[in-house]
Amino acid sequence: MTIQPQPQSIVAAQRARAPATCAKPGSNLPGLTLPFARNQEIYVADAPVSFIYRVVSGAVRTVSGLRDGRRQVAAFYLPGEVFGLEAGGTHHLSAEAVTETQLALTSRSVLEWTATRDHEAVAQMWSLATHALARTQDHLLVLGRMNAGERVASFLIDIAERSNSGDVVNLPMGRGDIADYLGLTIETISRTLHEFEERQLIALPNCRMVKLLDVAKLQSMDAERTRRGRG
Amino acid sequence: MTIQPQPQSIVAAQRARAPATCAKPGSNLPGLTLPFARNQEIYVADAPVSFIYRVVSGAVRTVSGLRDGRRQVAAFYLPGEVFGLEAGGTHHLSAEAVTETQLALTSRSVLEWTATRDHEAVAQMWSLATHALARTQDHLLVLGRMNAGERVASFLIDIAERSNSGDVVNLPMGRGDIADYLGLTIETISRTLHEFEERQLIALPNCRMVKLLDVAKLQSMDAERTRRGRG
DNA sequence: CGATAATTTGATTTTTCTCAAGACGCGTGG
DNA sequence: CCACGCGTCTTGAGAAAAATCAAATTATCG
Repeated sequence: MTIQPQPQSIVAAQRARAPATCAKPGSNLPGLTLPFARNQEIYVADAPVSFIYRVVSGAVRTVSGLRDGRRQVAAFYLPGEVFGLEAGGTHHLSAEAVTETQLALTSRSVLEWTATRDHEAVAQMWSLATHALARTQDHLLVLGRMNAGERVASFLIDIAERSNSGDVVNLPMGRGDIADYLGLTIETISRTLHEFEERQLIALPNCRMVKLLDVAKLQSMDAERTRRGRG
Repeated sequence: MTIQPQPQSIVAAQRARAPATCAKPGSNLPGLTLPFARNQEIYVADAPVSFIYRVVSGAVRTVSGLRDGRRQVAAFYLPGEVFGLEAGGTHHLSAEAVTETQLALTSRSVLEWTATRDHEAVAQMWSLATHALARTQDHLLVLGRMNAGERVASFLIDIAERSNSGDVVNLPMGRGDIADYLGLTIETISRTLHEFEERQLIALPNCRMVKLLDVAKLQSMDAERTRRGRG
């Protein structure tokens, strides 16, 4: 849907600077960090999996799309969160930096070596993978069965919880990314936020900052989830 | 969305009949199979993970939902496919038999015991988990960005490929399940199938049987995927 | 063979998208 | 410091897609 400027790939350079040996075995969160510019590609779909990544600062989106330009953002990753694990031998999605971003890299080979001897590390990786799946499954319910208001409410609550900055959320991503994450258009995102503002559910000091005024009401739109198949 | 009759839970009975010891270690596809009736619950969300399951015959759906009755089918599982692995300690979704179904069970404890000594088994489980994630991510694109025709086309092609019965697909699930899988209503499913029939893309001998007449055209609606973030 | 559930079909309404302007913000350079 | 330009966001009006409501038809099962 949203077309953005083409970022130059520096994956090759990244690899050159981050050989497998520089991540310390036994430490699953190595010290090496790399900077990425806004909209810069971190990896492309179908590329072999070479690293897993932890967001140090900034934000990352994983993306798939159709050839006609329609885009789907599968997930956002905020500081402290790990991504890139959600693949077999090759990446299934692309990953891009949403803003200026610092990423901590761990090479896959080190990780695999660790996994052969450290059951704790295996359990951690398994946990990461299953959480990623659970999150994606929740996202299905949002995209398949929620209306615009419910989608935006669930998004705001999710981001607020994960950025643990209280009720004030600083959105790293623009309206286009939110739209492509929620399966809506930028206009609908804008209108829905404006409607929430009028209903005193949120305040919008500026377009990248949201203050949640009535979390309970926002949650009641979203969180009426049930795990049962039939209500 | 679709409300169906409440099935009685026989999870307790199932457990009693399938103690951890009856699955053979070293064999990841044990001989024990259990029958499930149409719409019968296999496991509930938030229940501890006790088994993984392979579909011997029939079909299974995994489901989440909202309290007001809206339902989202996350996935269907056809004969030969494995499910129930996509969880940490507890299930995130419910699983239900779509039709009369035979399931082969492997107890989780046996699986974990195997995993501590058999790296091949670990790799297999990892592969299952990452494929489940990749499938779910593809589903996001369907629900977030495709129109009704594209959704139905992608569904038909997917089921046809997985049931490898040539161009003739026998749908184990009703319109309601398809609707809840594709984020549409039963009426839209029905109308879209009828439109496909008129356009000679499919034949509908009866409502549970679809013959794909123009797979290429169906695929061109669906498969124009690109893994790149921007077209 | 009849009752009940599932599917199809039609008419109408609602939601969201699309298209089109306009406003705002932000960085750059004069 | 302010004007300019560009990208992003907002706002509005109309169009399109799918949902909803309602009824008829067909399948399924005892």
